[in-house]
Amino acid sequence: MAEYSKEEIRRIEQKWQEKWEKDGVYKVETDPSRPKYYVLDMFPYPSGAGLHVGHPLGYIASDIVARYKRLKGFNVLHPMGFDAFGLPAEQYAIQTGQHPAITTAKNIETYKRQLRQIGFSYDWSREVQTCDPQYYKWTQWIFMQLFNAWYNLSVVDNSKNSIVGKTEPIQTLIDVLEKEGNKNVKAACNEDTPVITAEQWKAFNEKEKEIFLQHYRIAYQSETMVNWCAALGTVLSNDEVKDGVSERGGYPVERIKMLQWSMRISAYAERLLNGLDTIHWPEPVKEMQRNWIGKSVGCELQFTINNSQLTIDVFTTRIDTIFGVTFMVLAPEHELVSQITTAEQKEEVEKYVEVAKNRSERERMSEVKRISGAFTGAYAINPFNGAKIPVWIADYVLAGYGTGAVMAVPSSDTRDYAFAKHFNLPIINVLEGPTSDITKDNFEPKSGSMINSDFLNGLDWKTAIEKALEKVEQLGIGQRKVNFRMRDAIFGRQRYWGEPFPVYYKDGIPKLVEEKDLPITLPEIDEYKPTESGEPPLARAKDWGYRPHPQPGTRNPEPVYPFELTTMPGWAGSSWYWFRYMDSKNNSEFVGKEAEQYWKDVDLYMGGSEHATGHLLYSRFWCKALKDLGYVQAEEPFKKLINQGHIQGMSKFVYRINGTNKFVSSNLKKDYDVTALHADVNLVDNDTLNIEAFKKWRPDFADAEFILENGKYICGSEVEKMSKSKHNVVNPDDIVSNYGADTLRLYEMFLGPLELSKPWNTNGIDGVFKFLRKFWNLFHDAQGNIIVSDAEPTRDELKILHKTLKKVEQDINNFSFNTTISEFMICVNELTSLKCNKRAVLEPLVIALSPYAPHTAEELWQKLGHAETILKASFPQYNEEYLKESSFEYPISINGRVRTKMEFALDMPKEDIEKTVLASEIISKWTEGKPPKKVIVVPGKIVNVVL
RNA sequence: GCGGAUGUGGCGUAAUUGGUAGCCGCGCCAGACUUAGGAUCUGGUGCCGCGAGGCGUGGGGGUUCGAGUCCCUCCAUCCGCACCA
Repeated sequence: MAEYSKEEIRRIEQKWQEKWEKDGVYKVETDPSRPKYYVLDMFPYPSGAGLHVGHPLGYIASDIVARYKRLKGFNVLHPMGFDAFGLPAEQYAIQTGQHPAITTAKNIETYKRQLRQIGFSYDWSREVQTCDPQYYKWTQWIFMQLFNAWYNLSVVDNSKNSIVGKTEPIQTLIDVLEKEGNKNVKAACNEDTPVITAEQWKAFNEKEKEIFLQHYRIAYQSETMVNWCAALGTVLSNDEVKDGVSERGGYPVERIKMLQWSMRISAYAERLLNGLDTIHWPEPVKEMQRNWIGKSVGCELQFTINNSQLTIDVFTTRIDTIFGVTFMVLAPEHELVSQITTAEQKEEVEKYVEVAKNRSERERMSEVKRISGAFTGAYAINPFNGAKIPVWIADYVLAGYGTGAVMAVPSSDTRDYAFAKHFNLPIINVLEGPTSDITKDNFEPKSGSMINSDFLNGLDWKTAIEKALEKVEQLGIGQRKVNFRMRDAIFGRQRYWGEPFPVYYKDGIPKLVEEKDLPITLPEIDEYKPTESGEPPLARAKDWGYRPHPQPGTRNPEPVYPFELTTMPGWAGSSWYWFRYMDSKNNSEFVGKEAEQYWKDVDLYMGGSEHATGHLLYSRFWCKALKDLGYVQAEEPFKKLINQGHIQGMSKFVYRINGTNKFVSSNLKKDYDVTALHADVNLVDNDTLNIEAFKKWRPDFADAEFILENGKYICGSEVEKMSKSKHNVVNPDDIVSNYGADTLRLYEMFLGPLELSKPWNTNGIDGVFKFLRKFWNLFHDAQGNIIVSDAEPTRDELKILHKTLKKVEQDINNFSFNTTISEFMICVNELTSLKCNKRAVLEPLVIALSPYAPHTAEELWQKLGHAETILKASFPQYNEEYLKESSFEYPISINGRVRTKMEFALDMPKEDIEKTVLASEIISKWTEGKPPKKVIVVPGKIVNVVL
């Protein structure tokens, strides 16, 4: 007996999972004789809650592609691993004292067990975990390369004929400094980099040299603004701060400057932008990255302060509106503020700066409508017309963007306009046209022609910008400038559970450890909290320091120096992991040359869109840096990206009558005063509460009473995030034990388009389960014996087969998995009604279905008499020959409304079709004998009679 | 405020280039079988109407012989964001 029963499914799935693992069928090696295909899922963070039903959505889709590509003859790399450093484990460690490595390892075990039983084709022998010293050894190594690198902008990309620059070893910069100083160096560097001569360079001591080089290094230290929470002794991210206090605990948060490691991602801005045009990513993700990079082309120019030597630099994209400048605004943090403020305004300005300083950017953003500012008392001179304009400070101008100062043109910028209105400042119109009036709803800032603008009058904005730019350069008061809004990325955390830096301090100078000393492993500490004095947790480590190897020729051992105490941020380990999978066991390189040459980049990357500007940008950055330094060949790491949607939870509610332990069914609740409580979704079937299970669920419900409708208790529902606290988590384990992994896989794909977000609802799962059983039954008689015939298939059967194969192949190439399942269902329905059990039809179908339902397919494959795994089969090629039709049933419509259908040969001339249609009884009923105005015949599509 | 997306039966959804709206599945209705079950099988199922027929893809308008699909406009929901000069 072999019914497709719960027991049989469990037996089949376990049997094959064990066999696949034993035989190592998913192990993959470089094989230059075959084309490669690299399918990657985004690195999961192993949370303590385990997998819920939403997680596998993307994994199933990518696994289907991986299996399909194998059947198409590709050598497929499909690995899995864990992004295992992270705050939740650290938070848990702080609370319980349990080492984060232990909880992390436990969580990973849970994840792996859950993943295994869904039947993914991962090559687990390549698994990586970012918290494994054998892995983070190479994260540290890459950091060292980036520390030892700078970005040379004088390297021209010949293929694009543009300056994009290149990452180079820092030594090439040092060589230039030795020879001629930095006067000719074109590099991505800090704004405040001084110009020095070779002599000055040579005269620098070791510390001065290092400080100077930090202006250029890709990994460098800088003072950055952070949210410092003294009570917690740590730095908080923007979303850990709410209303100026810490979200956890509600302690005050201050914005202070702190010396931190940063990554000079801004050097790559242009390449990160251009590269987007070369990769197949969802347009919204590309757009988000473009916005994040935020390239704007404009002009930087100087305004002098009246009666002073001081000048203020401003950046503007609308130099054409220069004659409309009526005031100037500096960021409250701007360094000139204290110098230009007059005595009368001092008090007001200082008060304003004090308030503005501690307002986070997020706060400033959420209060767009609140206009605030203060007058400094100083005036600047418009270099174009000598006009004296007041200088204000306001927090709508950000210190971190451009120069931290704007020339305000209230007639063409809505924020400047609002500011001018609020403080009664003058407004000069410089553009005239139907949509050029800022006070009107249809205001379009780039419209109309220039007025009140001297030599620019009459021009459109574009021409005026060009003309004004020429003037600026001619006057020598500024230059064209491309500005990026992307800032360098902070690379560090004041935390324990992350990669230690391979950095120690000698006389306050950061120095790299030697490569042979890697990895620098995390030391054991007594508690995972910051120290009393506010130092990071690593300061608690005892006897933790670095003793450099003695220089050749010296005898005395070096003393022990202190290590860097911060750790790397969450994105360090995930910014290069796809390379490690190519060669995860390599002890001498982060990826071996041969493996890297073969696998090169990721062909399909599957993951959520929440990583659009974080992980996906950093990964592209590191990939480019590693390429420039000659370690890898890919300019872009991920050729094709797909964002799977999010599965939300469907929360279920029961309604307790206040002050009682009585629950009223959803549709009757309006007559009572009730409180809605979350009921566990696993106690609810199709909105009907399982009352007995509910009573057992929690002791306080044990003697609950119920007011029913039609004998049932109906729950209310609401879409919410899937989370433990809302009791709406559906665990894939439960689905697997009820229906099997194959049904779960099929159902997740059947739910709808992969990219769409939707609430999980198990209700429809019977449909795909029945489909699998019907498919199974095609191979079996009523007693469960396999019966497959070797008879020749009929033309109808072949048509069904090839129609299905064609659709399956088309859909998978469009990543449209839901429609594939529908097509399989149609196919099985048709074959069932034909009672087809012919090998020639069923065998190709088993192969085609195997990426979706691998266990069932493998079992049937074996029953069909194959000794070798179905993974080694070839995907059956459909034959167009069987799909040809000789006739078509035309819908016949009158004025676009279908009235009847008529069958005609596909090669029948239009005129004949028209004649036959008009002669037909049904149509003449509508035409009432009158000749139609027009008859449209589209061969193979439709006939439309226009009356 | 800016940017992105989405709106189709009771529900999840489907619909090459504009060419039969609602495939497939759930649910529901009716029937068959039966060791009475939340099993299986068969048929039906967008809405209104007895019917002929009419109405229908968030609302309104447009282009077209023909619009879910193209254009304009409005509305709703969801997601992202760093007031970017």
